[in-house]
Amino acid sequence: MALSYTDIIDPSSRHHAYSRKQKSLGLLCTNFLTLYNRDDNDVIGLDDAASKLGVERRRIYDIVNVLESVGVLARKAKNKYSWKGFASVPKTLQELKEEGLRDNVNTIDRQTNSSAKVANDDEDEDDDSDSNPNTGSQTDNSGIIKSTDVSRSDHRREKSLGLLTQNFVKLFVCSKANLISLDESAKLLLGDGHNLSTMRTKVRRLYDIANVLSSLKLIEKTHTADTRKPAFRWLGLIGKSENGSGDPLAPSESRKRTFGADITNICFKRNKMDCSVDGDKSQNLKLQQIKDENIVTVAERGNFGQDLQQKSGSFQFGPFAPVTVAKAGNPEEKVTRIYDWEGLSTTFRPQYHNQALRDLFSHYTEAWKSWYTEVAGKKPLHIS
DNA sequence: TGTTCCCGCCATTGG
DNA sequence: CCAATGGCGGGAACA
Repeated sequence: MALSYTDIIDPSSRHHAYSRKQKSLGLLCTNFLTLYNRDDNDVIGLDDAASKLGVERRRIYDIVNVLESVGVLARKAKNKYSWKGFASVPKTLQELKEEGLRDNVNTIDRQTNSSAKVANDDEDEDDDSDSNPNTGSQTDNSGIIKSTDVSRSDHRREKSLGLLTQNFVKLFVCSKANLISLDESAKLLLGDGHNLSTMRTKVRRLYDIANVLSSLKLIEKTHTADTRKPAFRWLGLIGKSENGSGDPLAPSESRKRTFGADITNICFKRNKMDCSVDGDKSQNLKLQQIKDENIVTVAERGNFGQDLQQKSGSFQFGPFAPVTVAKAGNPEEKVTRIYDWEGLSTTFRPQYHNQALRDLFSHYTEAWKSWYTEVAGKKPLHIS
C-alpha cells in the first residue's frame, strides 16, 4: 500500500504483470545512450537501434527526435543518424537560447512566470533558420546548405516532437525560471487557443519529452516548492560526465558490452511481461528521493541514485560512479572531474542567479570552445 | 481518482 | 508505389 512493491521486488522477478516503467521512453533513452555513447560511432542505424534495444521503430523515432533537438544526434540520411555526443549540447543550448530570445523579444519573466508568454508558436512555421546540419564546427556552412528557403510544405513540422522539444528547452534557457510544470509549459507553448483536448495532447508529448530530457539529465522531476504540483527543474549542463573520450573506464574492459541482456529487452505487448532481465530492478529506483528543496538552485549533486540508475543500472557493474560523486560533504558542489576540456567548461558553468553573468560566461565558453574545436581538430568534420 | 504516458493506428513525407 | 517517418489519442499502469 504505502510502498509500491515494484520497488522491492526480488531480483529474479516473480510473476508480475506488465510494467510500464521498464518500457518508458526515459529508460529507452538511457539504454540508447549506453549503447551509443562511446568512442567512435560512425552512424547509427535506426533499424539497428531498434533491434538492439528491442523496441519498435516508432519509439526510436521518438527519442531520436528529441535527442537531435538537443544536439546529441544529427540526422545524416534516411535511416542514419550520426552521434555528436554531449559535447555539442552546450552549443545547441546556446543557439536555442539566442534564437528564443530573438524570437520573442523580451519576455523574460522573473522567477514565477506570471503573465508572460514565452515562445509562442503560431500557426505558421517558425522558420528556424538553423535546421541545417551544422556539425558543431561553426563558421560558414560547409557545403550542405541547400536550404534555399525552408520547405514550405513543412506544415507538419510545427507540431513535431523535435520542435516542441526545442521550445520546451527554450522555456528554461530563455527565462530565469528553473521550475516549470508541464501543463504550465503546455499552456505557454500553446498560444491561447487552448482547447482542453489540444492541451491534453500537448501535455502528453511534453511528458514524453520530459522523460527523455530527464534521461539526459538536462532536467529533473520535482515539485514546486509551495505547491505540491509536480514540475520539472532545469539542470542544464551541470555535470555532464561521459564525453566519450575522457572516460576513464571505457578502455581496457569490455567497451563493447558483451552482455546486451537488459539493453535488449525483448518483451512486447502490454499483457506480456517478464523481461527476464536480471538487473532491471535497480533501475526502478527512479528519482523519487530528491524531494524538493527550494534552496537548491542549479547546484545539483544529490542524485546519485539516478546516476547509478543510468550507468551501472543499465549494464556494467556500477563502475565509475565514485569518480563522479566522490565527495559528498562538499557544500559548493563543484564537481571537479578530469574530463577533457569541454567537460570542464561544462562543469564549471557558473551557478549564479544572475542571468547576465551566466549569459556572458556562456558566451566566452562558447567562443573558446569554437576555438578549441578548430585548433585541436576535435571534430574533423569538414567537407568541401 | 487523477496523473503519467506506452502503444500502435494510420496520415504524411520522401525517394 | 512503397517504405520511412512521426502525429495523435485511447486507455492502461501508476500514484
